[in-house]
Amino acid sequence: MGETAAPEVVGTTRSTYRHGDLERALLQAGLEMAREGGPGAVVLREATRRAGVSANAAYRHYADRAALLGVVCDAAQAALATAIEAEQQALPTTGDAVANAHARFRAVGTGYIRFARAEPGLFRTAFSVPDNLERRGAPTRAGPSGLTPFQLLEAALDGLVEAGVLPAARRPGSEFLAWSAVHGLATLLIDGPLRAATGQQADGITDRLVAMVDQGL
Amino acid sequence: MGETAAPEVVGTTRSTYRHGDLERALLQAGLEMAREGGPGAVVLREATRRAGVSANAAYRHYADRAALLGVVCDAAQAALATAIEAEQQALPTTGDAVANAHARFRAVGTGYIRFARAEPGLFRTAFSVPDNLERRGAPTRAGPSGLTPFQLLEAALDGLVEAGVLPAARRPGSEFLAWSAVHGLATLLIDGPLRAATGQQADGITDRLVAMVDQGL
DNA sequence: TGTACATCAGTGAACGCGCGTTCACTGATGTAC
DNA sequence: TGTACATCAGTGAACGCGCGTTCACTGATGTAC
Repeated sequence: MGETAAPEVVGTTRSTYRHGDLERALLQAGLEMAREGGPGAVVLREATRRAGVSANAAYRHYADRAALLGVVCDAAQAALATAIEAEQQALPTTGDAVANAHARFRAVGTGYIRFARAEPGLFRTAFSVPDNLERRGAPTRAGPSGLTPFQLLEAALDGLVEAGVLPAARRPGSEFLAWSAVHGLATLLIDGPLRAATGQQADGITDRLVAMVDQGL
Repeated sequence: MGETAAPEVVGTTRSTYRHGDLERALLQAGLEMAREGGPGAVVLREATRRAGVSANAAYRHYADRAALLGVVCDAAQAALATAIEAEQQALPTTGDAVANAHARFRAVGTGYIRFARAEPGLFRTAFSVPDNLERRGAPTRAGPSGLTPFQLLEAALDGLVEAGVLPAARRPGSEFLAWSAVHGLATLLIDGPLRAATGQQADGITDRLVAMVDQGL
């Protein structure tokens, strides 16, 4: 009422045109939107709004919407890799090499599904840009250890072979068997009929599924 | 050049306002669009265009876009059920009850994946409307035998128990283990990194996956 | 140390797009008497 | 068998929406001499 129309400068004095690091700010905004609503929610205009910048400023840093979605997708993959690594690091160390190999392998699956449940928007975004495995080793998709989710799976499977648990003859292509099972369950849990499951139920079925793969491979 | 602007009546003399069976025509159009481009391609205006009717005529038969998508989704489920049944009926009959039970179970998986590869748009549409299993027995989702895809899976698992292959204690919840694996592979094959696989490669990995589940359950 | 100039990172306005949906309507059909 | 009237299944025009993207621009920054 008593206020006259004042410019909306609030706190931060906007002394210059320069944003500073708009490229990163847009990626950050895109990541937030993905977290909130999945890949479809990654909207160029909204990203610029969140960065406090005009709608077309994004084009100084990204060719188009697809380009922004691409980097957001990579970042989501990196987050997934981080979750898997965390799951593996929480494992108790045993002297038993065979048990260790099994545990590391299972942790890939449980970490994968834990991430999908904790961050369904990011999870869906991580797989929203189809590629034929070209980016399976892209550094921007890697977690702290430098490995991407796919590489973490490969490493775990190699560990199974080294431990003498998985016959080397069955190793080729086994990535896709394990991946299928775990990815399918993640889908059922976040977008499918298991959406309504409690955390306990989800944990239970996750354990059973991972055991099924571990044994059936 | 020589033509004066004539009404676009071509062949069919439009003698009356009535379409006749617009409800079915819209469902049919929706199904076509789903086949061509998945659930996102099911567009109300386009459906009316294909039915040769004005844009708002759809509202006489469907409350809104979601309502149309719902019936299209059910129809896609029915198509999936049909594919699974076809796979099962192609099975040679053996005297061996155990082998039969295994074969019927595996056929659910291979039929599922065969359908996903043959009709990716319909497949994606079939799972585009999330529900918590409420519609798992809806007659509009059933194939020729009257069973929905989910019911066909249940029946196959029951068969495994009856044949003494699957311990009854492991039967509860096993739907979701099998479903996860098969659904995940379907996803990798149509939208994921296995998109580029040849038919032969896809068949090979499908067989391995189904065997893994059959054994790991 | 100063200056001319290219480049860079923003702005503001506007575009076309196709969509879902609503409005007031109209002519054909079915029904009660 | 005829007639009044309700209902039904369409029409045509318009709405607002939010989006991605392009245009011509401008002021600040960096660089060569």
